Amino acid sequence: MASHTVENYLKALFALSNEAGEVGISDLSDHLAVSKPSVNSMAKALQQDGFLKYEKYKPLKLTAKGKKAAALVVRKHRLTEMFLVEQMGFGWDEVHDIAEQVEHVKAPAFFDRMDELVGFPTVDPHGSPIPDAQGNVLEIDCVKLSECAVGDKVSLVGLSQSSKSLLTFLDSHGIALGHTFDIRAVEPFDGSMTVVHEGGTDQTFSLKVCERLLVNKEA
Amino acid sequence: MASHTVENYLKALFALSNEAGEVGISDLSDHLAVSKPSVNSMAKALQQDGFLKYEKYKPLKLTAKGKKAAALVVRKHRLTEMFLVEQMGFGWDEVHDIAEQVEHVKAPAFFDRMDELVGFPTVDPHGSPIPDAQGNVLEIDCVKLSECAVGDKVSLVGLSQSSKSLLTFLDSHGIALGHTFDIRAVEPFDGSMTVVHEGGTDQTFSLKVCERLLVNKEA
DNA sequence: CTACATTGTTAGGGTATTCTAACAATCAAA
DNA sequence: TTTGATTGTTAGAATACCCTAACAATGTAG
Repeated sequence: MASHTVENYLKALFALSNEAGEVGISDLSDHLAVSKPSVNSMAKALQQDGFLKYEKYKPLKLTAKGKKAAALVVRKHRLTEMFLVEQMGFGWDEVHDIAEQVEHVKAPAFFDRMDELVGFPTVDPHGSPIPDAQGNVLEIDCVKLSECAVGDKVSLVGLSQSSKSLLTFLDSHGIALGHTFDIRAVEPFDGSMTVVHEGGTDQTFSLKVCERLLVNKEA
Repeated sequence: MASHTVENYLKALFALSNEAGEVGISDLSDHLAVSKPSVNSMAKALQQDGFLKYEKYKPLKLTAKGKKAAALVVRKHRLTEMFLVEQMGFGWDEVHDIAEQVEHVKAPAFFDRMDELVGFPTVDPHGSPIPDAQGNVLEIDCVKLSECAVGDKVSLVGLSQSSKSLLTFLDSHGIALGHTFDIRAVEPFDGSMTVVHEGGTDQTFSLKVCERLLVNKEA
């Protein structure tokens, strides 16, 4: 099994991969708060183990093996988050840090039981998809709220780069996954949006917020 | 916080301490499956951190700080075992290995919530006491079954050195914590005991088994 | 197309943890 | 009380990480 450290590298690689599946060393270095030389040497080690392809001065790219291993770490993380919320009563803004620790537990039965107890969920409490036991990730059909237009009726299905502060913001505005929004106006100057939340109150979101909200356009 | 490795050393020190609170380097070495020189150098490091007293050629002895830190690791372990059994439906013979991993999670809220969800237990599924949040350990009043005499009526309150094979043995004989035994006979030759289990069937236990069963003599 | 900023690499070193081989101290038994 | 077994120690080295300083490649903006 991969070490704690390797699991973290894989998870970061997975999260930072662009459409081409490529990740720059500096991106990884920033994301993991580790120096670039450290990332560089770890990259070579991960290549030795067949987790990624490394060529001098080229971006890193996970292999099929690497992608699967990474997805399984993400699976443990998201299953844990789901379990923490559903079975242990934590708030969706509290679970990330705990799951960050628990995800490194090496006991498949532990995660299988969590999965069972929360009813084999397909998304975590933040709307991110939970990879299956084979490491396959289900793509979710959604767009950023910022890409929608006036008149669209949408429902919140997930968050991109959910952070504690974003979650706290949403909580304080009474917003949760599944809620619906009617887009009332888009401010051309700063991209902020005014929407009707759940058919009730009007709310205005900055562009920054709109870029983090993943929504589903309703028919 | 102490590293994964340090936590394991502390836990072992705690478990192996004799009445005088002393532990030999070789004992630790065997218990942790680590060479004696490794234990030796770790002992010096632990002393630096104030977890134990080390003097050349003398047995190791946990300091008050060391005892507390160790007890808190044991607390996490036993709380986890309890949670795995009570909330997640694992058998008492399955939980040790999982708890061995989970105990290293650094998230106090996680263990506090477990504690709450299982109703602030004082003993784990094997009858071992759970240290409190301050690291205090409650002594349990019990004796080994092997120290009891014919005619005694006792109830099972715990196990000493519970191993997977012992737990499987007990399960296969339908024995659980709290069950009562009337001691019918003690074989002088090999120390094996014949008892009446829960007022029903007769069962015979080898001395080896009797030394692992901790019981409470009933009035 | 040169020059600067960004990005990536090498070299060299540090800590935590482990090991084996060889030796020293202690203890118990004859 | 010598001896042999057990127990503990030192020295020296390996691995898995991490770091800083210095340098090289790449790419973009004038």
